[in-house]
Amino acid sequence: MKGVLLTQRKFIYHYKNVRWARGRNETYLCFVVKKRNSPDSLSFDFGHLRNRSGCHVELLFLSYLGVLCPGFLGSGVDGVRVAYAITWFCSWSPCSNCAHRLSRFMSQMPNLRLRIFVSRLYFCDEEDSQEREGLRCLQRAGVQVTVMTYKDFFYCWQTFVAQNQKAFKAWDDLHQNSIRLSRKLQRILQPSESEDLRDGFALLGL
DNA sequence: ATTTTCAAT
Repeated sequence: MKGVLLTQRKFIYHYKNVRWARGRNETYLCFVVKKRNSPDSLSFDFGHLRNRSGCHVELLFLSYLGVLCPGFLGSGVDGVRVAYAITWFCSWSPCSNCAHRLSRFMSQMPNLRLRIFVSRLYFCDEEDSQEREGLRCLQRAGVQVTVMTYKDFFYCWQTFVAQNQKAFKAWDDLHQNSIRLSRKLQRILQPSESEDLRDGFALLGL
């Protein structure tokens, strides 16, 4: 799983942020794990994972965390807790169950920072979908969730794909789709105007 | 206009 680069074809197919992602019945997760042992010592690890049948890729990643982050669960050398920063790029945003599991996990791990970039939003069309609530739960747990933009696809191409010096070429509508999905995610994560008003009234004691 | 989704055949 580690050190193996994605093929160009697979990356493009699975990370394409098209509106109707027919046939993407798999999810890929490209990760970078940054480990800070001390203020002036840093190490990296990176790679990608794909979901297995019956196990979503996020939970698969959690199960590998002990391998990727030695000493993660315990304390580091000298009893000082090592700080980790994980960034991952997922072709789909997490399902409700994974989001809640991740949130709970993160709330127990103060030495871990997680940033999630997603290409497409998974089952977020319904206003009251569980997936939307799951994303808000992640946000409350301090996880940064962001829709991938051109620079993120570019970075992934450079980092996780066997690109053989071939430059990343954006597909049609990459930018427009990214903007549309970013706005959608913002609407999901931002408290609604009426909630703002309610909070405002509550503050004023009204 | 409508289309999909960490499958199930």
